[in-house]
Amino acid sequence: MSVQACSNPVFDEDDDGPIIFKKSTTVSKQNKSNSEVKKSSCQKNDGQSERKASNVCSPSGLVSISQNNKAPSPKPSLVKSPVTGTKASTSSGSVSPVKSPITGTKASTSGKVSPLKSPVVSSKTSVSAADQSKQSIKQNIASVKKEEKHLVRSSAELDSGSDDSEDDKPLSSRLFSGLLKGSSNNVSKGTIASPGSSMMPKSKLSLKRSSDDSDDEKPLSSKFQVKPHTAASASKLSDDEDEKPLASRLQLNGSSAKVAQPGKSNIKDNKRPLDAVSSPGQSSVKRPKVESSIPTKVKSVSVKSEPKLEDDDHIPIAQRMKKDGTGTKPLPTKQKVTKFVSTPPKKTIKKTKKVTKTSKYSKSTKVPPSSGEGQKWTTLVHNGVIFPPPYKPHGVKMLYKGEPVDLKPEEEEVATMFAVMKDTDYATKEKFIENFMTDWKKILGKDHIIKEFKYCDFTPIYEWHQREKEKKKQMTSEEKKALKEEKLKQEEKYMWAIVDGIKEKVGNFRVEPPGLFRGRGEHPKMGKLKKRILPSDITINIGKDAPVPECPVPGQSWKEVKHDNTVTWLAFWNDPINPREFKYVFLAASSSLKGQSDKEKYEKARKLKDYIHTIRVNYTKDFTSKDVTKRQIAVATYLIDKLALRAGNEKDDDEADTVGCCTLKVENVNLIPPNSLEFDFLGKDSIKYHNIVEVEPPVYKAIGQFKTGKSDGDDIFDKLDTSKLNAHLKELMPGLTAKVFRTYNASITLDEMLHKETQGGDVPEKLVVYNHANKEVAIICNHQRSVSKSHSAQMSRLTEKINELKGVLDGLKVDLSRAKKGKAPLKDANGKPKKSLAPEVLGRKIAQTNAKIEKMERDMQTKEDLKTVALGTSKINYLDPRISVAWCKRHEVPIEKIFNKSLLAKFAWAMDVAPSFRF
DNA sequence: CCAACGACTTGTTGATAACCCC
DNA sequence: GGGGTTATCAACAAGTCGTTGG
Repeated sequence: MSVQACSNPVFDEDDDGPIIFKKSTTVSKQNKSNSEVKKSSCQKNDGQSERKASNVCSPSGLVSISQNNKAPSPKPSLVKSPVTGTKASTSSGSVSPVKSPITGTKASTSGKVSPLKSPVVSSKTSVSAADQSKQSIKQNIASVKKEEKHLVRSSAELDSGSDDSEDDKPLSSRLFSGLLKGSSNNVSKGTIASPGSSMMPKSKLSLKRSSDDSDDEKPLSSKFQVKPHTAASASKLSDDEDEKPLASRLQLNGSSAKVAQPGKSNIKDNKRPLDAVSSPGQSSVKRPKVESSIPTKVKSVSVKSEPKLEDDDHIPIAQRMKKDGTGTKPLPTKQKVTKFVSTPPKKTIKKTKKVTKTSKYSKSTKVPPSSGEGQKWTTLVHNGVIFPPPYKPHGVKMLYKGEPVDLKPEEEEVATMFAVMKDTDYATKEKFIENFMTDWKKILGKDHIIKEFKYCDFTPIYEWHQREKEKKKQMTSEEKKALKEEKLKQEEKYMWAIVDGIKEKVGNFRVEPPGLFRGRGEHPKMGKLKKRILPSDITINIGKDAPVPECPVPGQSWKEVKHDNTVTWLAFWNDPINPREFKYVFLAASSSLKGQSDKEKYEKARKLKDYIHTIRVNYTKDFTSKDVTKRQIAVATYLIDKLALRAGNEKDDDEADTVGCCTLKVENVNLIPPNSLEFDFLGKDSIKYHNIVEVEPPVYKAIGQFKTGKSDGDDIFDKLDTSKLNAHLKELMPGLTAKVFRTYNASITLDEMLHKETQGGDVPEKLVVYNHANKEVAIICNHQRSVSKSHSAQMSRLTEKINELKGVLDGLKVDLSRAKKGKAPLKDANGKPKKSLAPEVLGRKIAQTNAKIEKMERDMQTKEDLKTVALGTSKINYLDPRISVAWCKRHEVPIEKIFNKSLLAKFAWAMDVAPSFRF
C-alpha cells in the first residue's frame, strides 16, 4: 500500500516510493540491523528506590506537578505530581536572582554567553542599558547569521564546550539555584547537588503534591528522580563551583567531554540538509514578508557561536534542580561515536538532486518550496476531499414513554448519534443532553411527540448498535481484509497531492461526518449537532493549472475554488459548531512542507539558547520594576520559562473555561510562605495543572502584589495579554514567542539528560535512559493521559502475583532452613511431599524468586508512575528529533526503537544529522 | 489599539492493529 | 489461540500567533 511507501521513505533507496528522505538511508539500514534485537525493554525503570527518595524531597525537583486530572471528570487520579526535578543547582546562577551579588560573578564565570550578549552578564550592575543595546545588536546580527550559526555552532560548541551553560537550562532548574543562592547563599550550593541532603528543604523547591491523594499525588518528577549520584558529584565541587552551572560540572565529570570531541570532526557534516531546505522565513520571525531577500546562508560569520562556558542556562529549570546522574550503568562512559556511518554518505547526493521533481514523483529532497516570500508552493495538484457515506436508516425504534416511535431517517440519525454514546460520560452530562435535545428538536419539529428527554429511551438503538459492532467483530479476517481493501481503493486518489512535482501524502482528506460535538471539559457547546458537510460548504485550494476536483455530488458545486499559494491548505469548511472557525485539510506530517516548518520551529528554539541567558537576566531585573506592566511581563515570562506554561490567549464565553499564563486568575495561584506558589488551574483541553513550586522571592512578592485588591475571578496579569507579551519577547529575540520556551525547555532537557545519563550498557538499558528523559519532559510539559479503565484491576492482579511469589519464597526459605538441618521439606499445599533439594539449589531458587519479585515490583511502580503521563505528545511536538537521532547514532541504538513508523516519516528531515549534534 | 479573522500547531482520545502471556 | 494489553493511528478539539481593517 501506498501508505507504506510513504512511511518508509527513510529506508527506501529506490526512488519509487514516496521517499522522502533519501539520505538517511544508510543510517537507517544500520539501525535496522541493530534493531534486530527487538525487545526493547524500555519499560524498565530505574529503580524504584530512587523514586521514593525523590518523593520525599526531591532533591532536584522542585516542581511537582500534579497530574492527571482532567478536571471535568472526577477521576480519581489527581494525584501525581511529578516532580520535575530541577536541578537546583548551581547553575541557576545565571539567572541570578536579583539580589545576590554573587550573581554577577557567576555570570561572569559562566561567561559562556557570547561576548556580544554577555556583556550584560559580566557587569551585572549596568546591565540594563548595556544589555539592551547589545541585544539589539545581537538581534540584527543574529538574524543575519542565524542560519550560519547553527551550522557553525555545533562546531563551536563542541570546541568551547559551550553547551553547558546554564542559560541553556530550563528555568526550573535555574530557579532553584537562584533560590538557593538567594536564600542561603553558600549553603545552597551544596544543596543543589545533593538531593538527599538535609539541606534540601530550603533551597530546593520541593514541590509537594497536594495532599489529596495517595502516592499518586506525588509529583511525578520526584518519582523519577534519579540518583544520588549527583550528589556525590556535587559534593565534590567546591564552592566556586556553585557558580557554575550544574551542567557544566557534571559534564566535566562525565563523559560529555568525550562526546564532544568527536563532534568536532563531524561538524561539517552537520545538518546541512536542513539549511538547504529551509529557506523561507525561517529565521526570524515570522514576518512573512520577505524582508531581506532570500536567506542565503553565509557561512562565514561565525561570530555567533558564543563561547559560552557552561552554564546551566540551557537546561530546563526544572531539570537543573535535579541533576543527578541517573546513575544508570556503572559502565564508564563509552560512547563511540564512530560508528554510525550513516550520516555522511548520502548527503551530497541529495543536494544535487534537488529538483528532480518531475520525474515520477520522486520524493526526496524537497526543496524549493519556498521560493519567495510567503509562497508555499508553486504547483499544487490534488483530488479534493472524500465525503462520508450518506446515512443508512436502520429502522430500529426507540421508545418514548415506553412506546416505540417512528422516526424519519434524519431524526433517527441524530437519535442514533446519541444512543451510541451511552457508555461515555457525555451521555449523563446535563449540558450535553440539553444541547442535544435543542438541536434534535429542531429536526423533529414543533409538533413531534418527542418533547422531553426524560421520556426517551434509546436502549433499542443502543443495543442494535452493539449487535452491529459484534457482527463486525465476528467477521473473518478475509472479510475484514476485503473490506479494508475496498475502502482503500475508494480513498486512494484522495490520499495524495502533488506539490511542486512531488507526491506528498495528504493528512485528513476525509470530511468530518456528522455527529454530536464532543467538547473537552465543561464545554458550553457539547452535545450540539455537528451537521453534515456538503460540497457547497467546502472551499478548495489548488494550483492554477491543476484540474479542479470534480464535485462528488451531481447537482452541487464547491463553495469556492482558490489558487492561493501562500497557504498550505488544500481545502477547508466552516466548523459547524463555531461557524467563525474553519476546518482545514492539510498535507500529512510527513510532507516536506510540514517537515520544513517543523525544522524551523526547532531552529528557532535552538536560537533561544543563545539568548536565554540575557533574557533571564533581564526579566529577573524586572521583577522589581516600578512599572507594573513591566513587572507583569517579567513575572509572566518567568513562569513561562520556568514552568513551561502556555501563553494563555483570551477565550470566549462559548468555550470551555481554561487558562494559560496570561489568563491566570487570582484563584489559580496561591501564595505559600515563605516563597512558594501553588498553581491550580485547568489548562488546554481542561487538563488540570497542579503544582507547588518555590520561586524567587521577588516573584513571590510580585504575585502577591498582582493579586491584591482583586477577586478570585480576576486576571492576575491585568496589564497583559498574549499579544503584548509576545511583542515584548520579540524585542528580545527575533521571532520569539511564548511557545518557543516550551520547545526550548523540552528539547534542552532531553538533550541534557541523554547526555548526562547515558552511561553505556546494552540497548535496553539505553532505552531506559531515553524513556526516563522523555518522561521528564512530559512531566515538565504536563502531558497527561487518562488512566485506563482497567488500570486498577491490572494493578491488583500484579499485587496478587507478587504476593503469590512471596508465599513461594517463604516456603523456599523454610525448606532451606530444614534442609540445612538435614530435615525433609514440609508437605506442599496439597499435603503431598515435596522433593528435597540441596541447600545450594534452594538458595539459588530463592535468589531467582527474589529477583523476579523485585522486577515485578519495579514494573508495577513504573506502570503506576506512567499511568497518567503521555510520552507521545512531547515526542511528536517538542523534542527536536535530531537530538534523538544523534543520540541513537552515538550509542548505536536503532532509531526504530525510539520512533515508530509515522515518526520516522515525519522526521525524515532529521535523519541525517551528525552524531555530534547537540541541541 | 483591538477584535475578528485566518492559518497552523499542539493535544487527548477512541478504535484498531499488534503483541504477549498463559 | 484467545483474552488482555500495549502500540499506533486517525480523528478532531483546542491552543498559539500573525494579519487585517476599522
